[in-house]
Amino acid sequence: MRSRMTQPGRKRPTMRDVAREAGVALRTVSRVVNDDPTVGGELAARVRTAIAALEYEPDEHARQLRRGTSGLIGAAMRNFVDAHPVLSAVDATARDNRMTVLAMSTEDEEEREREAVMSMCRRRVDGIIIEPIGTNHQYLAAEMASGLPVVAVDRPCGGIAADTVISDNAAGIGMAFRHLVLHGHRRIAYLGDAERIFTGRERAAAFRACMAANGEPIEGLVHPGQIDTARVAASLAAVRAARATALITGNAQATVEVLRQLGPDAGSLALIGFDDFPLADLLRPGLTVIAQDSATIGRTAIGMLLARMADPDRPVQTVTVPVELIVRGSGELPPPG
Amino acid sequence: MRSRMTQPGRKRPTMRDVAREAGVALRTVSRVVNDDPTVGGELAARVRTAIAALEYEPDEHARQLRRGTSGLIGAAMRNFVDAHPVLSAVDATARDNRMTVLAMSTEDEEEREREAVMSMCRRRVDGIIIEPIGTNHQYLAAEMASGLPVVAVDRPCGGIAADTVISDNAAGIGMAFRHLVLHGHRRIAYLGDAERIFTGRERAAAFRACMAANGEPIEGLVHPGQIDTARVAASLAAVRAARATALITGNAQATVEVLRQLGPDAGSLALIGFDDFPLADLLRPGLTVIAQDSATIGRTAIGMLLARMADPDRPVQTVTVPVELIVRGSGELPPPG
DNA sequence: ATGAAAGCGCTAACAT
DNA sequence: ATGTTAGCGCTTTCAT
Repeated sequence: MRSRMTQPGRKRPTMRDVAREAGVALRTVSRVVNDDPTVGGELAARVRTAIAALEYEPDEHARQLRRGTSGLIGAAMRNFVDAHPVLSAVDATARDNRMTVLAMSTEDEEEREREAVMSMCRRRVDGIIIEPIGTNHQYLAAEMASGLPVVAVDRPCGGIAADTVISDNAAGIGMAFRHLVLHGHRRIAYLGDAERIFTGRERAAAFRACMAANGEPIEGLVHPGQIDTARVAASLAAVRAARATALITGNAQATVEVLRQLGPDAGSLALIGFDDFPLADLLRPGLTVIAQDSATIGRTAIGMLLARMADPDRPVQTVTVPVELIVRGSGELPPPG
Repeated sequence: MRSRMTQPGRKRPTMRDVAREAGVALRTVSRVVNDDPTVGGELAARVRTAIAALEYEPDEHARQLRRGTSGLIGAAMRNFVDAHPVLSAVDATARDNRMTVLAMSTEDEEEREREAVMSMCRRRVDGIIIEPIGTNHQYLAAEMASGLPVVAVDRPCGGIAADTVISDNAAGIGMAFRHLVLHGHRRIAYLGDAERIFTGRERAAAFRACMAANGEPIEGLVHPGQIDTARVAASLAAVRAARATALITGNAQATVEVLRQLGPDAGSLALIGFDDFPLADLLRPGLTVIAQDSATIGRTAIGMLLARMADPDRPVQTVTVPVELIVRGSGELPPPG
């Protein structure tokens, strides 16, 4: 058995090379690589020695081509920073199941989502977790018909029946609303995403329902729409004009923009933000939030994916994950006076 | 030309199916898929119609197997949140070059790094960007000898000669130090990572150099070591005991831990943190930082990777990227009295 | 328990 | 300009 040293420009060894080095058939090497127990002890050892000597690494592409399965899970998320807690949980479970996560960022653009998903399909991922943009995901229908499991996270896909994991948006808004009422507020405003976006719609609707249910409903304080400096400034002005004493923001982006515009006046308005984020506890006052349970969302999503791989005919489900109110100060400010 | 509708359980169409549907040879379909200009207009149209009708997507694994190149760039980063700005830049450039980034998190563990890198190698990535853990990366030697381009980011690899992109740590510490001196501080402390970590070592050394160069050297105020609650508490106590009026923190983790422990006393000590992070501007006082230029780091890293792919024999380089002082308030607090 | 041969879906080399 | 053939590196029948 000649041992070959690492040397510049050398070709990558194949299974064939290992077989030759060990003096066995190709099939035997394949068996050893795949931990097939039917291979004899002595031969197995010889093969393993050859693998180590040549520093052989099996080619996953060849393997996938033959097996028809890639061991890859695609994750098309809107952006990596916000998706990180979810992706962490997905990755952990994937690793436990000897799968690799191929994560791509869609940057909130429908076209990028489509590109990302299609490139995943060309890589023959075994399943896709998607945080959907837009409302039409028909383009996935063909892949799903071919057996691709798809799980939607945070919002549902449009036009196709896919498993879905979402947070309990209505409960979150309800908790925030009641918390503020409990702390004496009677004029409460909401500032969130445009209602064409699923979460924006759900949260705004939940807020309206809270107002209607709250004996003395308060009109004119729901401000859904695109989150940008100008619109938030206008909304804040309206909030002041209506003499609202508390504000619920519909997502982290809105919360941050509001904090930035309030500046040193941050303490003048009770504030509860939907979505927790790092350092929210270091602000003064600390930011009270409705936190999504990202770890559970991620675990549930990949769990549903694995379940559908195991049984493609199981019924399509939507799972709602509870949210949590985290008290840090900004939501407990009393109304002035 | 019979058109096939999407139907449950149907097999995924291959290039062969497209060829049959279009009534052409396999090779012609391959040519069309790869935009080979030598294919006739009428045939090309027929092929494209067949592709659309069958909803055919080429198999990247088969393609890679044949071509010997995967179009994949591996990125093994310590964690996704901190690496996000770098990864964004890498991804953008990769997309421009029709490549896909396969990002994996190493969670600061040497073993996970090795696993991640090896799984990338099995997927035959065309190059690897790595934020190295530990000091021994010999295990990459064989792959590099086989022609795998490797670029280290943030710190150098150990035991192998790889292209490297790092921030100008010494300049950053120098800027922070001089900024504090300029604002009247004479007793300045440093609290950072353990010196067995490259950046911890570089930054602590730079701080010592600053002290030595600053006429009136101050001893006992360099506190490198692991960042945890107990050690930071002890360091802060020592800082107070030494009557230091200003503190430089060596990374974001240290900065956040210090802020958390200072709590409402945050304004009692001038503070400059190495590494910027989101919401640093919303703290009170705003946090003055030394910001790394992540976009440039990412672009440089993948640029070096592409350059080495094009010319494997180019000399190995280390590029140092400038850092920037961002003034927000905490670093401009005067010494008390 | 081990081996020989076929073939996964594609592209490169070589006809025509 | 288009088609035929071979083979990338592996796993899977099917022998032995």
